[in-house]
Formats: sequence, C-alpha cells, structure tokens
Amino acid sequence: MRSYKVNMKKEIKFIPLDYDYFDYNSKNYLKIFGRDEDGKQVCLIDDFEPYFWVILNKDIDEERLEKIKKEIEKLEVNSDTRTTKVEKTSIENKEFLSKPVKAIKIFVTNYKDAHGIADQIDFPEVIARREYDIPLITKYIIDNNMQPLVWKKIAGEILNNSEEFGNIDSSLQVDYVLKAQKIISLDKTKSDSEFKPRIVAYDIETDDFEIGKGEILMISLYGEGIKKVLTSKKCSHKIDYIEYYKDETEMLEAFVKHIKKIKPDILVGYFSDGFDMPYIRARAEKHKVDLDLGLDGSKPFFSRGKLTSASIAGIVHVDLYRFIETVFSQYMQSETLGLDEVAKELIGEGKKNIEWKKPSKLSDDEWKNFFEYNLQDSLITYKLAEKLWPDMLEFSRIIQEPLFDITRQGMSQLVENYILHNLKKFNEIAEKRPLHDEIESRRELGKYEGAYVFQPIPGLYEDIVFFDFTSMYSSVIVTYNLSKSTLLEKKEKDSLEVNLEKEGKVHFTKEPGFFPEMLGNIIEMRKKYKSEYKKKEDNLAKARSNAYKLLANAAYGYQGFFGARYYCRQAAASTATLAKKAILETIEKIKKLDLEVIYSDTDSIAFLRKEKTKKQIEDILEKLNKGMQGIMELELEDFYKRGIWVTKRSSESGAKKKYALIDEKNRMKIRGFETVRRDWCDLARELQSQILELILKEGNEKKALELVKRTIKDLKERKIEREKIMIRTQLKKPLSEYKAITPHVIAAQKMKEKNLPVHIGMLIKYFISETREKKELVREKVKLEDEKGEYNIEYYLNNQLLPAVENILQVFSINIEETISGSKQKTLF
DNA sequence: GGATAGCTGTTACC
DNA sequence: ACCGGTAACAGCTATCC
Repeated sequence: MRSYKVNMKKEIKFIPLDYDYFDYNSKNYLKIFGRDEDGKQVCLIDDFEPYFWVILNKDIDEERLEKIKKEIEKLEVNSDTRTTKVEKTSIENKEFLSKPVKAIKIFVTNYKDAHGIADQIDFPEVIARREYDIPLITKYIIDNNMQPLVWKKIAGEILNNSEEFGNIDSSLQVDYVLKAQKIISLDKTKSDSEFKPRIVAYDIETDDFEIGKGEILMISLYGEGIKKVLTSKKCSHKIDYIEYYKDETEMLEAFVKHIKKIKPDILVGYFSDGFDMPYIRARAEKHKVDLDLGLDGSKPFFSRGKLTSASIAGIVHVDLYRFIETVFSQYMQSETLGLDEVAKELIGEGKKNIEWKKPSKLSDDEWKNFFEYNLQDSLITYKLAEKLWPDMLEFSRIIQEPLFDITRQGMSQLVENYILHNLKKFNEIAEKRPLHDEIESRRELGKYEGAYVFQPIPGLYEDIVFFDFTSMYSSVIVTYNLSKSTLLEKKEKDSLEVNLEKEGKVHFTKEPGFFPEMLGNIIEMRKKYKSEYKKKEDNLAKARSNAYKLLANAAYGYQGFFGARYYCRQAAASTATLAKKAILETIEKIKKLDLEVIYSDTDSIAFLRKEKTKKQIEDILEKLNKGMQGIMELELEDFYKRGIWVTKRSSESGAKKKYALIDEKNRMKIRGFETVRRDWCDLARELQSQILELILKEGNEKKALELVKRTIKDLKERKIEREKIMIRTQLKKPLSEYKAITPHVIAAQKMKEKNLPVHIGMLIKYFISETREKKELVREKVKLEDEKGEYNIEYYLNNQLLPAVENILQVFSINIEETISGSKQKTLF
C-alpha cells in the first residue's frame, strides 16, 4: 500500500522572480521561484501545455482540414527517455503576418519534441509551422499570464512530502512549495511599490587574472544588514566584518553557507558572468567544494554562447555590467564601463584606491587595505543595483521576460521579446527565428542607403537654432506603416510606394500592421510616462519612460537586423529613405523662410536665427508641424549663442559630425571633435576643449592662440606629465587576429610579455617615446606607462596637439604651423 | 624609392 | 551574431610611376 498525504489548500499573493522547468512523466512543468506577501520564499509548480501551430491557407475546405487534423493526431516521436504524442488539436482562425489564416493548434506531450513533430507535418496545404522555437519559459509566461515581478493571486495546494513530482518539495530549499491550481491577475498598480527584493552584492579578489589559475584571496558580500569579507589570508587586524578561514576551501564553504542563510532574491556582481562566478566555480571544483547555491540544490549553470551567463536556480544572478552595457552605456559620459567610472557617474562613489602588489609582498596593513578595497567593490555594486533596480524592474515588466534574461539581452532581443509577448492582442502567430542559411543570405545583401548628413561650410556662426524630429525613425515606421507584414508583393490601390536604391520600387499597404501599431503604442507610452515623471518626481515612471524610449529607438534597427524574426530589409531601407525625404523637405521649407540652414544630420536641422525672435522661431516650428505627415513631429532642441564647424583634415571641405556649440548659459556641446574621442591623449583633448571654449565664449581667437603657444612651449620643455600623454585604445579582438599591427597592438603584446592581463574589450594604455635610432613607424616607439623613456616631442606636436587645434584656428585664417615656425625664426634672429 | 590610394581599425554621430 | 547607416581619421601596407 502506498501512503499518501492530503495536500493543504492555500491561496497566496505571489511575485514571480525566477523561472525554471522540469520534466515529470514525460510532461513539462514549471518551477517558479518568488515570494509571497509575507516575504516567504515560495516555489510554485505549474503545469504547461506545450503546443505549436500549423498554418494553412484560409480558403482550405473543411473536409480536407479535418483530414489533415486527423493525420496530425496520429504523430508521435520516440526517444530513449520518453514518447511524445500529439495530445490534442484544435482549429482556429488566426493571423499570420497580419493576414487571416486557418491554423491547427497542436498540443504535444513534451515541448522538447515539438520541433520533431512539426518536422513530420508536410501536407501541400501547409503554409508554415510555427512557434516550436519560442523558449519554453517565454511561451509559458505568454499563455499563463505569469509575468515576472507582477503580483499574482494563486490558489493551489502546498506540497508536503508529496508523492507528486517524485517528492520534489523536499529537495527545494524554500519556505513552501505550492502547486498552482488557479492564477488570478491582480490590479497591479496597488502593490507595485511594495516589493523590495533582497539584494546581495559580491566580489572576489584573486592573485591571478586568468580564471581558476590563481587562488581566491577573499570574497566580499554586501547587502542590507550584510557586510562581510571572507578570507583565507592572515592579518592581525580584528575587524568585525572580516571572517578569517583556514584555507580557500573553508572560505568557499562559508560563502555557500552565507548565501544560503541570507536567501537573497538577487545576487549581483560586476562582470561576474565573466569573472567572479566562473572563478568561484573553478576553485570550488579544484577543492571539491559543493557549490550547491541553487534552491533546488544545483550548482551555478553556465550557458554556452559568445558570452557565458551564470545562473543559479531560484536566485537571480545579475551581472550589472551587462545590463549597463546594453541599456545605459549610450547615455553615459564614462569612457569605459569599468566599475569605478560607472559607479562614480551613477552613484557618485567609486572604488577604493590601492596599489596592486603581489599578495606575498603585502604587509599586515596592506592586507587590511585590500579587505577594505574588496568590501568597497561589493558596496558600490550594491548601491548601483539599488539605483538601477527601477530600470531592471520596469524592463522586466514591460518586456515580460525574467530579470535574469532582460539584464543580459541585447536591444534586438529585447525588442523581439516585447513583440512575442504582445502578439496575443493581434491574434498573431509568431514568425520563426531565421536559420543559419537565411541569416547568411540576409547578410550578403549588404548595406542599404541610410541617413542624410548636410555638408557644412566651415566657420564660426552666431545665434543658431537646432530643431530635431522626435523619435524620427520610429515615427516614420508608424506613419508609413513599414514592416514585414505590411510589405506588399506588388503595387496595390492606395498602397505606398518607396523607391529604393538597390531593390527598386517597394510597396506597403495602408492596412495597419501589428509591428507599426505596437511601435505606435510604445511611443505613446513613452510620452505618457515622460509627462508623468515630469509632473512629479517618480523613479518608476522615469524608468518606465526610459525603457519605452529605448525600445522605440531600437525598433528601426531591429527590422534591419539579419537575426530578427521580423527582419525586413525593405522596411528598414524605406524607413531611412522616407526619413531622408522628410528632413530634406523640412530643410527646403526653412530655407524658403529666408533662414540659412547650416547643418543637418539624420533627424536634426541647424539654422541661423538672424533677426528673428525666439517667439517667431517657435511659430515657425508650429507651422512646420502642422504640415507634417502622421505622427511625425519636429521639436525645438535649443538655441545656441555660437557654434563652430571646421574643415576635414584632408581637404578644404567642411567636416561632418564634428562641431561645437555654446548655449546661452555658456554650456558647451561638443560633437565629434578629438575632445570627445577617448583614443586621443588628454593633452590634446584638454587643449582643444579649452580653445573651443575660449573661442565660443567670446567669439575671438586671440586668447586661444596664446594658449596653444604656451602649451607647445611646455611640451617642448618637457613639462607635460606622463598621464597627459597616455593614449588609450581598445583591444577589440584577440591579438592574433589583427591584420594591421598598430601601436595599440604592439602595446598589448608588450603587456602580455610582462604577464599583465590582456583581454578583449580592454583599454590599452601607451605613449610614444623618443628613440635612439630614427624609426619610421609609430609602433616602433610605443612604450607602456611604467616604462622608462621621454615622450616624443615631434610626435605629440605633429600627431596630437597640432591636429587637434589647426582646423579650429584655420577658421580664423590662422595657420598654426606657420605661426609656430615663424615665432621660432623670430627667436632665432 | 617615395608618394599615395586603399585598407584595417577605432571611435564618434544620430 | 546578438540593433542600423554615415563619417572622420590614424596608421599601416600594397601599389604605382
């Protein structure tokens, strides 16, 4: 006789955090980790009914349809572990690429075999088989409305030593396991602010940068009420947060023990997918420490791919670096995305400064410093996580994908997931992911014609107005209905015709397509939340607005991206073409008002205000907007007191994407100049920005010229400090793959020889030195920061300082080289 | 054998 | 491979006359 227990019924409020799935009796089940309203850790078990679609022509006759359905119901796939059958089918009227279709919904035993079943379906009436390639968790969230980080009411029964699922509850380290029976969505607005995740930040220090090669010297943890440094090293200082362990093994065991005790919702690191977690795994393996951090007793899981991601069952491991890289980097001032710079910019606090030494050479006090340094890294990582929490939360809610995924996905994946989760509203069946060959042929098509850039005339200008189109490309997509599903095979009545360079004339229907409609909605949501947080300070509204803004901005790139499900080159190319047309027409209209247009790039137009008042300019803007198509809108970016455009280095013509402005509050806006390029030395960058400021503030070049002369004098007298002449260039690929051996490649090679860490993405720092023999190539004069040697005066004069200033002074007809050599001659005489 | 066009590579703009 | 095209420019390198 089997003993069996009656499970207790319970109704809870639940917030899903982390999703996982498992098989039981050949079927798929979800394990969803989260918290209840009392803050208890819960694992929810839910079943999942996997299915995919077979799409048929909508005109197929009923009899034939029934026959196909019956045939499909006979299919099965056998493997060593299970048999997957077609469980049931249903015939539905759906949309595919915005066109009505007949579809058979095919439920299968196990989702992993959906593709295998789909492959067997091969009737001539079948147009397509779809949705077997959508990740299981994504599909589950869509079908069961179990959106991450949104409170749900769940009725279910508590599993207690249950026979069900092979006693799964006893292996899960949560407060209780609930088998879901009914899921009810709540009015989420009420409880939104209530959930505060338990966040713990961690960081390790090692004695070798190569993963697993060295020893982990210490691990720090920081969170609310948590402040720890675990170490196997010795130091006489007794500090409350330092825990000393006998060796690395015990330290790692203590790390696991602490995490289990803290029970964090989120474990956050900085570059921890690529460093901390793999290192911990490697050392734990070496010492045979059981790294069972997962709430199901599992070890961290490392996904394969270009970038590995480290996941822990039931705990959301967030590598903040990755989230910042995709979501924030474009709006940040930092030149690198290192923890120090990023933290300084976002939370106003950076890393602790210490001098790096071999651990064997550290004194007692230096060890203490090292522990503090390690703790500080966790502390600022924690603060960053707190600061970015609203953004992570909103991204996860809007995209409707788990936190783990949205913090690691690129913009195209985020857009795609947003689409997948919103297709339901359109009754749409999802398009498939392109296969390898398809991607290849898409890529082979090469580029299409893009944005318009106005050819500027070099000079100093006064009273400049900048107009720009709000979310221009998105507005174009929405206005003209440009997408894969609205592209027509041939011209139709009332359709839009766009003439493209390569593909000739293409046509789009006026019948609304889901992609432009979705995008229109994104733009509206962006507007809504922007005005909401402008009215009153609200971090969540701001984060929400920002998330929608990023989605809107990425939508155009998505349609042009070869890896996209809804890739449509014609739509992307047409977007660029129509945007170009709109900006050119607007330029013409402004010119007709007797205003002088001096610059334009993609979605912005700069012109001279002349005698017109600001009010008159605003009236002009209003008038221009009245004549605008669809949701296209031009806005006033700003008024500028002065601006300068320079020539290209190689010719007399004006350089595009390179100008500097000053507004009425003396705020500078510098674009494209060496000042904003991190691969130029600080000496040149600082001099350039100073002379731009002197010129723009007063509209006169005399002081600027004096400053240039003084700086050159200092350079020649070797008064420039080393830091100012360092050149930083990023290593973008493995050293061996470089065809062109440039200075930074040489510098990286030198670093490697010195056993310094060299990895992709790193900024290589070097300077150009004097050499004994005459050397032609710059790379032959490369030296690392700590190498002995004088800087090369000729190089820094001719390749850094002069190039940075000559085009600017040229605007005032000053030839700096002649001026310098002239003054030299004067001193000679 | 010196000039230079063209390529590789990085970083910017939008 | 992990969103698009446009553009400037440095430094190296193949090619030309």
